Amino acid sequence: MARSDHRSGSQLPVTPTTLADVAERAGVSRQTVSNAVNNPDLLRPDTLERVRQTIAELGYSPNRAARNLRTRTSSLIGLRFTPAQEGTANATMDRFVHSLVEASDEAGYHVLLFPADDEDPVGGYDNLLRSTAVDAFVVTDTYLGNPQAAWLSQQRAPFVAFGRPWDDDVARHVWVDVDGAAGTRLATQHLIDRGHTRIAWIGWRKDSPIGEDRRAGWLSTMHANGLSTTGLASRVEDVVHSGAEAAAVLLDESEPTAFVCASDTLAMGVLHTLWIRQLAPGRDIAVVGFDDSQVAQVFPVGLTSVRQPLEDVAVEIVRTLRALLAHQPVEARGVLLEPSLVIRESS
Amino acid sequence: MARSDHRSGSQLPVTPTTLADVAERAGVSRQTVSNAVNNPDLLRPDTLERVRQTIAELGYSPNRAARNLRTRTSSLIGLRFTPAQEGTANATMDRFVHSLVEASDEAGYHVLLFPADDEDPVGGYDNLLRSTAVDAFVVTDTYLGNPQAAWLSQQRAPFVAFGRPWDDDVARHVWVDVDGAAGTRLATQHLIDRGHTRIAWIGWRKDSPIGEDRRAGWLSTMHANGLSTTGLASRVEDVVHSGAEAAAVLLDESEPTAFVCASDTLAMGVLHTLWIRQLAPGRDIAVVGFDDSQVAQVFPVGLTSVRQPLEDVAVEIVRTLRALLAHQPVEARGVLLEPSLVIRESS
DNA sequence: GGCTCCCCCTTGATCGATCCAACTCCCCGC
DNA sequence: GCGGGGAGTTGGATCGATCAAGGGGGAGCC
Repeated sequence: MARSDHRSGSQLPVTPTTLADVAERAGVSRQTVSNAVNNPDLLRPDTLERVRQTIAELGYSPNRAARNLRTRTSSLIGLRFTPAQEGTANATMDRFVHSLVEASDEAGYHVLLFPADDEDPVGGYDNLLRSTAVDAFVVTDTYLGNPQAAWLSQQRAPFVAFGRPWDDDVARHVWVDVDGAAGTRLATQHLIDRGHTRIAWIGWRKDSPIGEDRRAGWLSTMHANGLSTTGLASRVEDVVHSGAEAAAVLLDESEPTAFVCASDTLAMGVLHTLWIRQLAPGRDIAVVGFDDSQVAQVFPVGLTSVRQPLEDVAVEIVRTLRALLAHQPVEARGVLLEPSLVIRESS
Repeated sequence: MARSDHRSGSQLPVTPTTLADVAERAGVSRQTVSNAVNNPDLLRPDTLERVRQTIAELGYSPNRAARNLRTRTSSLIGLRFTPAQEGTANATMDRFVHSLVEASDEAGYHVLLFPADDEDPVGGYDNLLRSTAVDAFVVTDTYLGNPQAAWLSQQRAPFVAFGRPWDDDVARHVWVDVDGAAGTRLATQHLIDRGHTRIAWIGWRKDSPIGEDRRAGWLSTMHANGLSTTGLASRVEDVVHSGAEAAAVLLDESEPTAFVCASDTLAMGVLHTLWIRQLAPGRDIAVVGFDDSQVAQVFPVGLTSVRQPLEDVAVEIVRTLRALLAHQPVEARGVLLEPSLVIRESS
């Protein structure tokens, strides 16, 4: 095969092959080569074949910078990369980024990472935007009061958010999100189906809309099944220690037989308390976490957990992004995807 | 401040500001504006000030594509992004990528992610290279027989590897790595200092040079302290289940009081076995893992673990990359960094 | 034969930056 | 008064692709 020929055999030429080189060698004009790459339909089959052969022989690949300059696009999607927080079990970013890279690649895009600047929340965005370094952004942290989405909207910069605009009803941007309430609904119903009636909730503090959303799933499912929730809920910080404390208090005061948690981190706390009290997770007390983190997966007693469909989220985001960039009307302003429940030994 | 003026106030102009716009408005030539940005020393102070003012007023930022085309650089570093393997506790990539993004940013580079193509291990590299989309690569998985490093070397493509070239003595490329043996040496010595003498090793199969390196640290430290290692080592696959089995066998046959593991995943297996046997980690039996994963951090009984200095690795890689791209002689062909030991309740 | 039409391909201009060589001041020395 | 020189500035050429018109030649028709 010609393609692998030049690749395995020789090293890269000092000056990369250009479109003009291919044109000369194939005995056609530059534009024809360009068309062979971008609009093959315009060429006669035999010409197309000849040009393609030459392209393969020379190992030609269009110069990105030149193309970008002319077409005013970069085929790059900007993503502000924030690492997983140490000491928590949340590894959503890692999985999401990978899914995004895959989905983008299939659409002909690459992902450009830039760091968060604590002092200037829109600094990174601003630079990339004004230097036309990226075509669009994916914004991941749309927590309450986050200025990025509003700022980007105002700049008329194309972007899609992973996460609903909780605070702002007038927010006019496009988003994709996972239905957290549906996730906890799955979890709660699963526990009810297993015969539990006293199912406790351990979630985040009230100022987290994501946390309240997840809590609502638990609450509504309990009520829909005619079960009481009195004294069965607590809201704490998202650290293992707090989860453990909350579990201890709930066990003492309300005697639940199962726990639904807003995160795997909190679920770990519950498991800790069970351990100390010599209670077996899954047999004595059921526990369900949220995010299907590595911790849930490798924990000696596998932790049942709600798993976000991050692959689908990425695909949906890229799909929306393409429509946005093609100036096609975006049908839905927001897309909500359903999570699933990964059942393991802890429930 | 002028800069924030245009940013908060108005939206992005339909056509971005160009260098020519700035030149006209400031009453100087294009070259002078270019110099103001790239070689401020060449300008007279008053001219420089005037141009800078105009740049700020118009919110000008050089067009990336045009600059890339002319200078034949992209200020991008390519990184093949492979996600953390599901079912293991390894989250090295996440932390490393973040560190790399930070370090690159400080050097004026951005990180471009591209996916792994299973069928063509060098496919992604080849495309980016020939389309001059990136200036250099960071290669992360230099496991035995990985063709990427060799291929990139042959193409004379600038790259730095995170990981030593284990197999190939003639490999002439530049690398940065973490001294795994030093890590397990730390772990083993720590256990010896705590009074343990029968310290077992659970590592990977023999075909992993990284695993053998880590094993060597344990072995040499044991011998250096006059301790026997007979019957105290086992090599298994890197999954929780295998770690648990190995621990069970070792406990039955050799009665160790401590375990050093090649990964947090295996350490989880050990903890599992301890749990089943009602043995308390840290009090009855000590356990040390490797990688300081989230699992080690949030596990109810905090897992003592060897932590790789990924921030330093990233800084070192970027430093080397810059030298490489500036065609400066690279002093050392390889740099080996020391890990540290994070001590928790399990030891 | 001459004309139009259409398909296929070619030519020149362009994107916005930097490189290069030249050019203008202005000061200095002889 | 004139040549030399350096700092500061200028205009034109260039990177390599795509855009927008501009041919050329064969088929089809009168």
